[in-house]
Amino acid sequence: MLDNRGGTFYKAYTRCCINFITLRLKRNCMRFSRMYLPTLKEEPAEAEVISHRLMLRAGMVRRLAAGIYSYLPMGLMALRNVEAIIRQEMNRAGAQELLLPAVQPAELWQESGRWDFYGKELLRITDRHQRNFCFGPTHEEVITDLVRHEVRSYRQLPLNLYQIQTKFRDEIRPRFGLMRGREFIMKDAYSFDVDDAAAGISYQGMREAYSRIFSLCGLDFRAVEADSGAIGGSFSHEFVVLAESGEDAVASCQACAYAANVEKAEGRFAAADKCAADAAAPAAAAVATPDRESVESVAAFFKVDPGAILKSMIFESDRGFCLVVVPGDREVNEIKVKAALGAEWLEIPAPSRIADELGLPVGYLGPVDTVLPLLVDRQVPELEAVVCGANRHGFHLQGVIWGRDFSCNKVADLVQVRAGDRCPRCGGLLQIDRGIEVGHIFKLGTKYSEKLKATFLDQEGQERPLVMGCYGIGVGRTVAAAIEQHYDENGICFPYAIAPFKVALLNLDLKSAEVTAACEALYAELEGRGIAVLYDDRNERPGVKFKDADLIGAPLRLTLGRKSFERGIIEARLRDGSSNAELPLADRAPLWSLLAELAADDSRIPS
RNA sequence: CGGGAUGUGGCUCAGCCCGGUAGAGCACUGCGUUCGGGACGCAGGGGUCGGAGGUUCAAAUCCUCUCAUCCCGACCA
Repeated sequence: MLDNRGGTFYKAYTRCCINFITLRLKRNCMRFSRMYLPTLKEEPAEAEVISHRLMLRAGMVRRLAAGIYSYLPMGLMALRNVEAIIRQEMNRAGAQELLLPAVQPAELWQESGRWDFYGKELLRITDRHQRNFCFGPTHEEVITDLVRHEVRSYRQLPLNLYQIQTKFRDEIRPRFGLMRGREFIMKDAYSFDVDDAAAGISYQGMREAYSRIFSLCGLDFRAVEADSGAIGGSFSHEFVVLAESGEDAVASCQACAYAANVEKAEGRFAAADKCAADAAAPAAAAVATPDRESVESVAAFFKVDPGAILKSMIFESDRGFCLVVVPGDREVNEIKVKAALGAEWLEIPAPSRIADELGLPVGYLGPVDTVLPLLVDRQVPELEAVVCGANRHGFHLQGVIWGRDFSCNKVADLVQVRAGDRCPRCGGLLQIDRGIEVGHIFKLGTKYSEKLKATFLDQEGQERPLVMGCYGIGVGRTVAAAIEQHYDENGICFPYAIAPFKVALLNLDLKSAEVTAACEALYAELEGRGIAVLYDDRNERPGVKFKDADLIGAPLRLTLGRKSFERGIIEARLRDGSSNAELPLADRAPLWSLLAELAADDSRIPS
């Protein structure tokens, strides 16, 4: 039979293969009547952010447990589209795809030191032999382990490996649907280089690839400087999609290119011409201020600006207790405090603990004659004759002067920037926007390669640790972010590139053989051109079809009913409402050029 | 983990205060009418009221415990 190349078996087999391939090509075309696409007319009660609501209503996802979601066909299609863009751009940038295990042995995490450090977010699992494993929240350990066994020489570098895979982080509070799930799909890439300079080139390459990826996804985003958090490392950028519902806040300069997460952002601080403490100034005096525990109420009491009050807060870290002092009109930035202390963890102890263990009254804390180590914001020494708590219940000190009444050699930038602060680069005005972090790139350095002994021999035969970088993209979050940025009161308005269906074809008159035949013909042609189309052939009233078409957000809606058929036209309406044209039924050319325009318009990459 | 709330047909919710027959709308099935922006009529199917315990002649309703989910704060793609 194997030799029967020209025979009937072979022909049948060939036809079978061709059918299979054709079916594969058509996988993104569907009849609505056959598709598992459970749309919801009513608002699901559990969802509060737009993307979550719309993804539930549009039949893209369903919740299985807190922070754990099933992707239905529509949702998966959107996800695959984002993945395709990611793959294309990662491969273009020279990265290679692989797939690492989701479940990882505890030993590796103990070796890197993160088994204890990562905390409760690490979902730990025990197998039948009582061996410890975890469900991977990230893959630095695994990739480093893989590479250390294979990479021996500088000749094998640079190397950039990535995967698209399910992660699990046991978030304290999962919320917002796919925006902060516990189980989520992430593209993570890891680069390995010979030295810091080469690692910088890898980092830059990823930065460019990320910009292309998010541009291709049709997103309005910013690449901003960021804190590197638990992953560690020296340098990092976040890619933030601007959206009202975002959990992150980004400070950006209105005059130059500076942009940073507010956790990281610095305001320029002009060291004013500070006059030395005036010895003649009256001594600080204690004033009874009963029930004045907030900065606002104290400011009102003394009839001064909140900026002339010192806000004093006790923090506890692995370095012990510490009193942090900032101007009263400022918020403390805990990330900066943590960095200034060089602490591993940081928290605000409960007022009861402060009272019991330190004997101090919250609401009346101050830096004068305190027993606690001080940490002072750099703006504090510039203030004169300020008010602060007297460390005595019901009393504040007035006329307190830096350098005379208290001082401290630990002075640092500790406050959160706010709109109107000055840019640290150019002095321009900073503005604050909310956004969703969809990508994050880190320069890791040798943190993991040293711990896991991933080394190579350089040109001089010296053994050196690999210099690493790591680069993540939340794939599901990117889909959600795209929806947050592209919707209206009727539903999703997908950017063309990630739209599960590019075209929604509505047959408004199933009973008419001619209309149906025209729709079927058009459907087949769109299919033949590889355009993802959802053909609404359901026996439903027109209103239902319009509502569903709007909800699922196909960029182009083609409508054919009896009236339009008799006039020889198809109605072509863009989902974003920007155009509503009548195309001739007899001539397809205008339709093809419209579709080509849509596709091209959306794939622009800003230089 | 702290603070707040909610669990009642598939979905959205009423009923709970003041204990006594489990309800509405949507969805689903059948028939008929309708048919360019989520139609209408008639007839149906579907619920151990999150779970356990208690009080009571009697519990969706009151009490205790428990589980789950959601919202506000500390983590992160």
